Amino acid sequence: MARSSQSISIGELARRTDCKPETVRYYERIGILRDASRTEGGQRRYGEDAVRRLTFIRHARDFGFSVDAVRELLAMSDQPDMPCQEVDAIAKHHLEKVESRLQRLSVLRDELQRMVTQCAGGKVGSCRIIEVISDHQHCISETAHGGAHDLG
Amino acid sequence: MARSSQSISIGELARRTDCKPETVRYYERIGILRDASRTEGGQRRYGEDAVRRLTFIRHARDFGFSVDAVRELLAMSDQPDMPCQEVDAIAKHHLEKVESRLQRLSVLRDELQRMVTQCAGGKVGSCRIIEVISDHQHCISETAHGGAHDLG
DNA sequence: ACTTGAAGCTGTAGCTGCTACAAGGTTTAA
DNA sequence: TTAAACCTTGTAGCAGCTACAGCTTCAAGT
Repeated sequence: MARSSQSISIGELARRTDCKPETVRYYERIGILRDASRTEGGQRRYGEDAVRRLTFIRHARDFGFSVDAVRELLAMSDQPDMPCQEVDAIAKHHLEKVESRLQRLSVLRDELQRMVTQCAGGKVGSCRIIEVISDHQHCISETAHGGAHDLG
Repeated sequence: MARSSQSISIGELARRTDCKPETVRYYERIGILRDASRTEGGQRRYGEDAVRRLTFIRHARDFGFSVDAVRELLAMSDQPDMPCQEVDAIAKHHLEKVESRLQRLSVLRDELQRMVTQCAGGKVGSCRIIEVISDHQHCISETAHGGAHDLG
């Protein structure tokens, strides 16, 4: 060990982990990346451990884990001797969420598909899409008062 | 017509359309609901047309259309003589988004499922879930630099 | 040593689509 | 008349970044 560690700039770290410097600083700010050491001029310098940690974070985010879940996963992965029940619980919980979202989305897709196929291509006044939106009975919602579907 | 219109308070409008007064004011502020008439004391009063318009908005949001898409749909539904190609285009575009999201989500579910089944329930240090997150190759992403999956 | 240009710094504001206050004013029913 | 229930505006907050502005530092070339 001790092979000139702490030599990676924030930009290079970002490049290696496929994110942006702003994101790295953001992760530091919210406390899931530890404060980096600094050059005399005040710039951040990282070592390989930071690359590993940030890689883990990005992967977990790719899997759709929330930042809070990531925080917990990180805390646990820092304690290799603990039993991994909690890790398991977080993953299972997340899986359930993904599954329920998947279900709702597929219902949605079917409705949209029907909507689109029924549109005969006439005028707006007789457009099936507009009609369906006007008339449809609320039946997709997540929970009783669940929000919308954040599908951009 | 003209049966004492403009007699509905914001709270009642919200109740009838399954949303909250704050949301109604928000929609007014961003310009997808027209400014309401006011009582002498300055409170908003609505008519049945507002109920219809807001119902349309809520339904469209339920279908996952973005507020911008809703804005366009509303503008079009206000012009019944126009051809409905654009309506169709918006709906199709949305459908495509839903479909691609659905695909990515199902890939994600499979990975999570594998992850969870492989966890033998030992210690964190040998937990498959942690390992998979650490090692997995980035392959789920939406677009080249797409964001995360907003799955809570 | 000096210059240049890229990259870094902090701090703040913006994105989406609401939601939740605070601090007051209005309406309505008893 | 009075109290509860409603309404008003304005502002700040949520997630998870992203994008500035206005400045400083670093690394490489000459």
